[in-house]
Amino acid sequence: MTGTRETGQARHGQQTQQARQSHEAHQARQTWHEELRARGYRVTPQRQLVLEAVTRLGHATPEDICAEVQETARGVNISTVYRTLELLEQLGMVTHTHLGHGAPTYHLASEADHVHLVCRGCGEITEISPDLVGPLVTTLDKELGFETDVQHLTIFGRCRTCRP
Amino acid sequence: MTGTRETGQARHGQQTQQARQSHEAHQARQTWHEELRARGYRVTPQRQLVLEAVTRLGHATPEDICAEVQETARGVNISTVYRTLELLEQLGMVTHTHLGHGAPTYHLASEADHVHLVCRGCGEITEISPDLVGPLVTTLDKELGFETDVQHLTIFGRCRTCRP
DNA sequence: TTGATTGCAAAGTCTTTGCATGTCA
DNA sequence: TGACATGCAAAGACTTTGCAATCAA
Repeated sequence: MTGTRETGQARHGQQTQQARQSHEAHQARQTWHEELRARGYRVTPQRQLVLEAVTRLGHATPEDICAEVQETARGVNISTVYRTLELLEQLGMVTHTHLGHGAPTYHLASEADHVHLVCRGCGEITEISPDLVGPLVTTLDKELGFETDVQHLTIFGRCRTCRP
Repeated sequence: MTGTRETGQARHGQQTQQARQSHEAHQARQTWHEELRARGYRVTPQRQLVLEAVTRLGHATPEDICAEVQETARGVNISTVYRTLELLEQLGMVTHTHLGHGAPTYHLASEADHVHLVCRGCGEITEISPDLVGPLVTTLDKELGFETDVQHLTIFGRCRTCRP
């Protein structure tokens, strides 16, 4: 998903990087606006704010997102945040994982290409390359015909500093 | 933990299997009763009922356990179930994992030596040998110094039947 | 205009907590 | 007996839902 956004712009060699990036951002916005409309949904300021917050925050709970949005502009109701996240997830724009006990955290699907490591000691969250679990995925596939949802995979344990 | 329970009884060759099993069960009970007392906790009927329910049910949510206990005998309050599970987990007798979205499921620590595979399609839960994730555990350890909590690992995805 | 969306408040789930009463050791 | 446990009910966290008002298209 990210890939699509990056390529195709390479020819604008003359533009400053900044201008190009802003242009790309514009393009990206256009894309999902149309995506929404195409499916009969509407583009609303709330939806934009939520998506921006998810983009900015990285790993964020609905609560976090709500708080972030409050600061940036007029607030968005928590229930709207939930509804929007559900919609965005359904559209494949964001995904969620369960990192602590209860609160799910959301992040952009386009940046979700990683596995989460959660330390039981300090609570630190590390993102690792999906390549590290590649062999496991292959094994599960061959042995059991099981297709692993790598994006949603979270591994609990203890980091170097916290392990006994 | 299970190991201790099994060995040491082998000499009673004369007993019927049934008698031996009952004896072993008795021993096991003794063991954790003492374990509790040694740490200053008390052995109560509620705690026994909860532990028995976990043993019988395998993967069970606090709610499941509560329901199971209601049937078997006089009920145990849901809050006692929560408190007991917390205690038993602290003692290392049970562990929990997050299989669906929210509800944690508990099972005996002595039987927890497996990894959970959860199918997004049919919801089926498969237990696989921890050996399958052995390489991954080794990799995480060597590359990042991360000690994986295998017992708590749950892998989401799609089983052979449900995959596209 | 008009149907999708939002905000608000109420209700729902799951879990924890305070406290008086009960009970194991 | 006395400290630990339980039951009960209330409170808390997190999420969903109903509905009237609002707003994008």
